[in-house]
Amino acid sequence: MAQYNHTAIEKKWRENWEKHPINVNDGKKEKYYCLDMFPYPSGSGLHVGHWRGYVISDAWSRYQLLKGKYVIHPMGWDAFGLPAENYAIKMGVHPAISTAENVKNIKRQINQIAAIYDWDMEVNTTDPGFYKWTQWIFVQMFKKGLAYEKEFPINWCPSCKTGLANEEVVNGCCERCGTPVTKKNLRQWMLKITDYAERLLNDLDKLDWPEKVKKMQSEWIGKSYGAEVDFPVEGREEKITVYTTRPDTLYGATFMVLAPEHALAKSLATDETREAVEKYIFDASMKSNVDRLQDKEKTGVFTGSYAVNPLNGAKVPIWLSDYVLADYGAGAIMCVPAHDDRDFEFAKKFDLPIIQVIAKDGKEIENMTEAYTEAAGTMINSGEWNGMESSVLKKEAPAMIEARGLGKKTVNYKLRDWVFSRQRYWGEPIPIIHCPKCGNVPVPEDQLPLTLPEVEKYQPTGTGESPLADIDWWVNTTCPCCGSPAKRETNTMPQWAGSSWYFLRYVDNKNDQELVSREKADKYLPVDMYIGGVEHAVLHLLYSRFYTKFLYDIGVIDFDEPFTKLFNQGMITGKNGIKMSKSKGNVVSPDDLVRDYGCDALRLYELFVGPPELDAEWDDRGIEGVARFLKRFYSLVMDSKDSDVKETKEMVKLRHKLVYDIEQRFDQFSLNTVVSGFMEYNNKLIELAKKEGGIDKETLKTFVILLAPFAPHMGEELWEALGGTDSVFHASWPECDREAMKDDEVEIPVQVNGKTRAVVSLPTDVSKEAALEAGKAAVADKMTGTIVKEIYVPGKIINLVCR
RNA sequence: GCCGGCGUGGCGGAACUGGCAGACGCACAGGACUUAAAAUCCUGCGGGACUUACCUCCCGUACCGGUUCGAUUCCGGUCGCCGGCACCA
Repeated sequence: MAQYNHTAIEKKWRENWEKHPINVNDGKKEKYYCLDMFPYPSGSGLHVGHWRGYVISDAWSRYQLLKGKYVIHPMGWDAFGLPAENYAIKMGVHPAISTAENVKNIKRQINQIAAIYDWDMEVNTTDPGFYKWTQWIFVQMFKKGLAYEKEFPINWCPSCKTGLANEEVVNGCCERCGTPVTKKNLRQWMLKITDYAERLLNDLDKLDWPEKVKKMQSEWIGKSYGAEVDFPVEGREEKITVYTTRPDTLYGATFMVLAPEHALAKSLATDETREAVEKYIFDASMKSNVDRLQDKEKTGVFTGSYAVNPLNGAKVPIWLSDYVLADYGAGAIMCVPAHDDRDFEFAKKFDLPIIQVIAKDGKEIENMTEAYTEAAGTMINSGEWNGMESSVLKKEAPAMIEARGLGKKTVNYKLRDWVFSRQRYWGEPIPIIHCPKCGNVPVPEDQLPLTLPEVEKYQPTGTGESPLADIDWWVNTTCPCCGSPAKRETNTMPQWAGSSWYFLRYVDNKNDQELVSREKADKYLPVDMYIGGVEHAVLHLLYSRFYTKFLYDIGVIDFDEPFTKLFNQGMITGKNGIKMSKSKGNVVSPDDLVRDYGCDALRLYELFVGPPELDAEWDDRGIEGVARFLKRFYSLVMDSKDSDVKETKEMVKLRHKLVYDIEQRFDQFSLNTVVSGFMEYNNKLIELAKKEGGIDKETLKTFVILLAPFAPHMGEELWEALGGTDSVFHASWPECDREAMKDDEVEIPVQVNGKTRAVVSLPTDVSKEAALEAGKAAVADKMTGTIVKEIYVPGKIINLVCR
């Protein structure tokens, strides 16, 4: 029996691949760009969960390689940003140093996977040669008016001591550290992603992405159709504009609510209400996001003023309440308690009138206990609209209102502009100079990169200023326009800045003239397959789409979606589905497993552990199974290779079935069943080998090629043993002959009244009559009564219905 | 609260467009080899009933109901778990 020594074999082939790279661009092959979401170089290294994504993408890449493509499969480092900086602070070292160390360590670990990463393409977001272009993009956005300054209360993480984008706030808490987010009034750099809302929404249609992610993005963008309606304020010149998606219910508007931050809020107070109104506005301003979310009970205050319903002239009281958001729509709403849950609750609490304007089940409801929120039913109590169908009116009302000069048809988005500056050290400096005469002036492009200065103290200040603000020599500069003394912008960019475009840079990572040459971009981009966790569904993936569209608009690239296909792999967890983390002490390191079982075994197990898109609980013991399979397959090939067994009909059939099954499962990305398929066929071949004294070479070679993307060292070793002179990855993917895999006979279950009573073996091309005949004979003694119906599905089933 | 996904042996999971439920593997049990152990190989492994036996029957894919010759698969309802959004008017 041949002994499988994984250590020696894996070492041998790694060295061989160093000398003879297997993924070579000859300029003729079709390209395939298979990308992993690049990691941030964490200090704790890789665990088996990180491996999974990389193994999935590598198996897929190698499959493409065997299909004759030139595979772009690069790797790099998302090394700027909070995680890297927080780690450095914890360890008391400069982030540049810890980042470099961590990159080195993780690279060593990644190399254990034996993926076909092309390290010549490596990028690192903290490399000045890289972030020169991150800054360059910002300057282009500034020139187009897409990057602008604004002071307003933004989300602030008191623990990370920096402002955050909306996308980084999860349930009112910081996405990174979980600390409840507060509001802080700060001058900010913003990116006008809202200009792209419509395209970001529409183009989702052309993406081959998981529906879940598309839906999350579409809901994040949050497009809605409705109308802005102007309500005149009684006794004043001003009008208050509200946004509503239900203009059909306008006759039912019995009061209005403004956000406490609304520009008119204070001035609407009367002498009697002033004290209460000001107190309410003040209290609201002190509430954090979390408070505001948790206070389910509605609060509010009457301003003392009234507005006029523009449609029927009714006098409606104006209230303030924090359930109305200042930064969405008009920051003010008309309230129709009969047809909106929140308005209903508010009206009940403050005893405001409720007027039903849509008949529910054809009736007006007596003693309403809850709002009727569906736009279905006939309009009532609605003047000239009475008798119309609500669902129709809902669509037509905006235009009708606009025609009468009472407002206008409008579309709204939940998406907000992107808060882009961070009050932290470890990021790309924003390349802007504040000149007292010229205003904001971008750093001239020939002076990029604007390098991040070395500092002693890089800890966040918490004051709303970046640590860079303390460095006088760096802050004080001259205006590139007029030469006057000027000051540099001291905020830095968020972690997402580099990751929003890094995938473009891999294919031209040494170009110091352009972000990417148009020629290479046209040839190698966009990304065909993008693999990573689902946690970036509305962060990185939305930002990247925005950047790509912008770069398309300014002519840098000729495509406007970065990732044609997206695959989200599931997470590997510890026991009981608990996320692996150092603090929980449940981290499984791949290092020992590689040492004991080999890289190939761990690769196979990572895939075998469950469907790639689902989370899986790690259980070390399971790796024994795949290790046994590798040993058995190794022995089968080694024992058979010199036996000179001629192929039998059975072997040929099995071979073609093998190719068919594996390929089909591979194409469906059902990688766990590909592995079980290997085991299944290996078992079959072992049985057959016992009978025939071995297996023919052609079948073994076919199996080896199919296995190679999963277990590349084993693939090479056995390919060589079977007489291959070149790498197995230069062999071509086997073809399946459907005719050759056909059986002469099929086993067909025979059911009586839907219950299987016998199985008959029939020729594949048997006639219906003959099949039924055989079926009846097989179950003759089990039938009671007479046959009333006979069902025959060729190749599948015979069912005889008796009564 | 709203939206989406999922509920299959002791465990991870399989079952392509409705067609023999439990592939493949783990764990476990028994056996062979061995002085012994490990490794390896063989056998069994959803539950129940029956039986002097390896045959047969019944139940079984969260629960209730429906469609169908036939349902893990389709439809309606209930329960449970997970994920997303969360006062967006």
